[in-house]
Amino acid sequence: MTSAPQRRRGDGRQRLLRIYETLRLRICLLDYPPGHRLREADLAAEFAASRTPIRRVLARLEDEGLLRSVHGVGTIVTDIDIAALAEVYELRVALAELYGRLAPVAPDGAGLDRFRAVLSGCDALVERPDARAFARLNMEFFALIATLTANAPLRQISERLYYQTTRIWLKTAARLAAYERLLAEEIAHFRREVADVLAALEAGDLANVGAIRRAHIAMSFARLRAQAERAAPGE
Amino acid sequence: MTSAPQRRRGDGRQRLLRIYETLRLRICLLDYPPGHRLREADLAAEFAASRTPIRRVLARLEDEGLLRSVHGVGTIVTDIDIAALAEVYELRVALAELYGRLAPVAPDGAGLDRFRAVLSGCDALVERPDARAFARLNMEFFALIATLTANAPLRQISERLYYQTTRIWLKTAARLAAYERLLAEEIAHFRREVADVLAALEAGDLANVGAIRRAHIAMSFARLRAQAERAAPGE
DNA sequence: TAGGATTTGTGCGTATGTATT
DNA sequence: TAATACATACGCACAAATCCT
Repeated sequence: MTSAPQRRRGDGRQRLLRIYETLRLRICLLDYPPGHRLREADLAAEFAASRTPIRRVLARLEDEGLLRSVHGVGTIVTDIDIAALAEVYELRVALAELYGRLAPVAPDGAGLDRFRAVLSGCDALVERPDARAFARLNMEFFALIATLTANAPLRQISERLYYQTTRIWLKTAARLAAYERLLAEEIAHFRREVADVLAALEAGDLANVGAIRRAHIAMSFARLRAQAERAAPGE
Repeated sequence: MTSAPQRRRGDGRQRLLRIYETLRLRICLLDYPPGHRLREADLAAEFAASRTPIRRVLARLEDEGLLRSVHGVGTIVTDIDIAALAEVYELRVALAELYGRLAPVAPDGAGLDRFRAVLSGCDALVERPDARAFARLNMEFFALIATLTANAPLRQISERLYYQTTRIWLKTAARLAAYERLLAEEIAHFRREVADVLAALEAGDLANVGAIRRAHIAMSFARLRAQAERAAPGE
């Protein structure tokens, strides 16, 4: 060992991860809405790289179902519809319950504080509703939930399914007249979920977290389906 | 529309899938054992392609945990150990039960015949045990099981987890003195599983298939752990 | 219908990192 | 310790496919 490995900006592998997470966030916040066409050259320019590492990231996003590359056309953000997502939601509901059963990990003091911080964030959102901020806080909450199991494959798969579904609320709500009211309602529901989970964690009842989450995910999808009905009644 | 799209050999996308499945099979049959180093150039030559599409396939296998690319070294088949796979098995056990509950699909006559063909294959294996043939038949059975649910994400994820675990039996059994006996026993267990599943299907009791599979996967892992103990007692 | 513009897929040379002698 | 061998990561040029005029 002669000297420190001279870590330049981005370990190469970590740079890819950063780009991956950036693009995923943009897709899930609808900065890139369904149908949006990405161009490899543009992304390469933006991230100061060549097309090769960009293509590596796009390939992963394609394998995960968020993008679809078409030869000669472009790389297109996948569309999402309630019917296809119903399957994903069913699976998410079932997996949610496993968090309390498979290698549960009780959060320490700092962990609990992070849950409390999300709850505070909810309160702020109730005061001043904002769809993007809501979506971000939801992701943060999900990341915290993931810390509650030591089962790595469960975390990985739950994450994948979560990111496949999380765009749908923003998409369906956006085209409804009652958008403002729906957003406020959804934030209230979310706050309730966070509060319920936090209460279970403070009581040390990890098994209950799974049941709580299961119920909330199922109800969330039911509301979504009702909204989709109103948005496109005859479909 | 002027003329038929003139489908050449391999639609491009399908060629990638073929290479992917070929390499995955080799990894799972231990033709490429854990630690084996693949070289992009070799694979490119074998499949009459350049390194680029090969890299696309290797990237996917890396994302799925079967390979690990190390800059300057090579692309290495991941090692597998009981401890890490315990998590995957726990999840597989839980997912198995979902097959009877999430969008179950009753097989038609031809579907049942394919299950019966697997059972016949088991009988042949009992007569003349062969580890590779057993592994292949096991994969075939898994593919049939996957047809029993219409929930695409469930199929996809189950498949992924299956291929992450299926190598382990061949690997642990191979270094045991009682290899021949263990193989015969494992084939007998497998035959029992296929017979049980077939009986449930013939009775039209799809919900039971999940329970049967769940029990067999759990027992299979228990046997595996016992074998691993014998193979490396002090670990 | 044909042709040009544009975009992804492919092929390959070079840079960078690792292991070994 | 330095140098050599060799493999992946990267970047670029070209081929193939699609869309639009």
